Amino acid sequence: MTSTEPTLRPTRQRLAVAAALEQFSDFRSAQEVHEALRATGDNVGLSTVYRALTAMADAGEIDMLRSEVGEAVYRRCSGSHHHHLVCRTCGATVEVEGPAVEKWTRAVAAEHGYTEVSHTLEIFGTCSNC
Amino acid sequence: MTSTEPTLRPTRQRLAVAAALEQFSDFRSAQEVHEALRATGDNVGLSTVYRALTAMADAGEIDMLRSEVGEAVYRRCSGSHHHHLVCRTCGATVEVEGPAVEKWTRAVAAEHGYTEVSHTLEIFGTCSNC
DNA sequence: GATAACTTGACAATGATTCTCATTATGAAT
DNA sequence: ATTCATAATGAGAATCATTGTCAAGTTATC
Repeated sequence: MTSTEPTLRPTRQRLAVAAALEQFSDFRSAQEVHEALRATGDNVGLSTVYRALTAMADAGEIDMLRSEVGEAVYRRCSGSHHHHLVCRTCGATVEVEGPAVEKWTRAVAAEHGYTEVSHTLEIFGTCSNC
Repeated sequence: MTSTEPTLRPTRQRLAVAAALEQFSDFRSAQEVHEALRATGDNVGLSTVYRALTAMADAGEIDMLRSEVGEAVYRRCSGSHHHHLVCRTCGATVEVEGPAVEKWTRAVAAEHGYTEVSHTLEIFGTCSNC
């Protein structure tokens, strides 16, 4: 089957959302991105920000994770698969890779007969500045 | 400082919530637990179910994690620290332990100067029955 | 059994996220 | 360039999980 997904168009709004994320180094919620855009005069509807972010996350262009309170937060992505070490206080984020962990999750899943495996792994802590 | 938390009382409602969780082997949301209680005639207010679940989770008596869509789901707990391998389709859950992972997260955090470390790690997949 | 503190529950209030749908913009093909 | 089919937008309504409110009910203690 060829892709059933509609083609994404690089509209002013989507470019603005992408540009906004470039300015941040830590995770931001859709609401925060929307607010940041309004502040710079780039008016983009809230619904559109939500749509742009989820689309970009689905396409693997940005990272998405859930904060400890369950809100979806996004961040520009470095490309390869990795996890995050996030400061609980100031939000400072460090990208970390763990080949061993990847291997382990795959092994554990296989051992129990699970397929199509995905996983979430986030580390929260207090950074040295806080 | 001694505990500032008020003492928890084993009320009918809290016992009912605990008993309900005992009957399930997989993760359930507060709404689902509430519905299950209503079905058996145990009438417990929705707010109370929420309060009981969060209190039990805070006390470490049950596990809480966020489903892929961000809802809080709970499950009776086996005691020691562990993670979960959850079937995306039927919810079947396997508890898994990974000393290596625990060690790794601690090491990574320390390496970057992060303290008071906690982490979330959940594995999602499709079990052999689905 | 009087009392102070903890609980409960019905319902309102939040707040993030999604949906609706009329209008507009985009890309490809004339 | 003009047309056309389709994707995208935005304002606001609609969802839905979760939390807050507060008066009335319980519980442990003295």
